[in-house]
Amino acid sequence: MAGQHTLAETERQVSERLAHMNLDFQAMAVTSNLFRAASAVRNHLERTVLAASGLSWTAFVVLWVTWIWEPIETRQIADEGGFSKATLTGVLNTLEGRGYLTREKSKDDGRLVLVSLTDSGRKLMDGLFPEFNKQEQKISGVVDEKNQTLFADMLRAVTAFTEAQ
Amino acid sequence: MAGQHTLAETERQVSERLAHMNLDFQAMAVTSNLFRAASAVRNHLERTVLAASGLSWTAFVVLWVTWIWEPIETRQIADEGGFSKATLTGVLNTLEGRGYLTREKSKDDGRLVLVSLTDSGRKLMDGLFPEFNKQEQKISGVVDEKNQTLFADMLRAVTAFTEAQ
DNA sequence: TCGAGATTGTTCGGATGCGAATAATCTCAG
DNA sequence: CTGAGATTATTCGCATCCGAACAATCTCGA
Repeated sequence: MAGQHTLAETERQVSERLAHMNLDFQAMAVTSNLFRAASAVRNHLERTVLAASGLSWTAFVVLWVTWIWEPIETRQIADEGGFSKATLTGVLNTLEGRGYLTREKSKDDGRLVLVSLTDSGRKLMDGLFPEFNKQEQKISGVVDEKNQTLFADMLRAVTAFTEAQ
Repeated sequence: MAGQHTLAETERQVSERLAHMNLDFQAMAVTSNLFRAASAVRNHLERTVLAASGLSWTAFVVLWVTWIWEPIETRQIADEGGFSKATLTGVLNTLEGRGYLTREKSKDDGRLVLVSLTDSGRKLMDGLFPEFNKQEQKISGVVDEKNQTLFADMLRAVTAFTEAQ
């Protein structure tokens, strides 16, 4: 995954090719490193934690959100997970087929579908999440303990601002 | 996209449901906010900048990397972009079909394929990227100017560590 | 009460996205 | 020179992914 070029080489080449364009390179560095970091962490967690259970990233997120909030409306899962309703329908089909969760029509509102984990799904998350969190801990440990709160706060601010746009 | 629950509500619910598990909640906050931020920014940029040109996120990344490094080997595009060679083949087919880039066998090594932008592709990026960068600037502006370097450095550190694992 | 408009989950078509298998090409020890 | 092993892009099968269209359901003003 580590690029053929070092980060320094890449940023030099970028500023060379785009020097005439009067761009904000600081801002470019922030967002491009945001995506690199998220992608690297996601790939790493998929490989080290999720692959053994045959779970995709999205499938794991769906299970996690359901684990925390069950019973939960599907629209909220999509909202919390950050993907579309159409995507969710497919993933729910997969996970329901494997017996990790169940769908049930809401009695209060016939349009809504409520999702809950099965015992099998809960057992999966009970075993999986502590391991997942161990990896999160190792990764977050790269940032000084005293800076971790600031780091999370900056990420939260980016999210809040962007979603408000 | 803004969750039905506030961030505070979500984190309270999480700590309530998982209180008995002895987890590192600080680390959880860091990674979960990393994904939320990346996802929110990506969705926003897709909607505000890319949608008008009918480009997916990945297609844009491929064009951008090629723009910076052309002529570039396909393996390097996949590396820089953070996706698999299999994925890249499909996206290259799409972009080549639309006339934004060309593939060419390397003369030095028959296994390699070199990618370059067409005039049409270069014109597209010349028009698109300044607008893209304007949005990056607005988003990065959420973080104090003096903290932006620290922010980018922390993200770089996370990437470097994770890719080395 | 009732119907136009809003909301929700699904379906549909098309474009990613990936691991594994494959064919083409290169490398390099013997 | 040569052939076993390494490297590369593509193909294949399948699981996401999304926007748009859709049917079912709810809301709420007239």
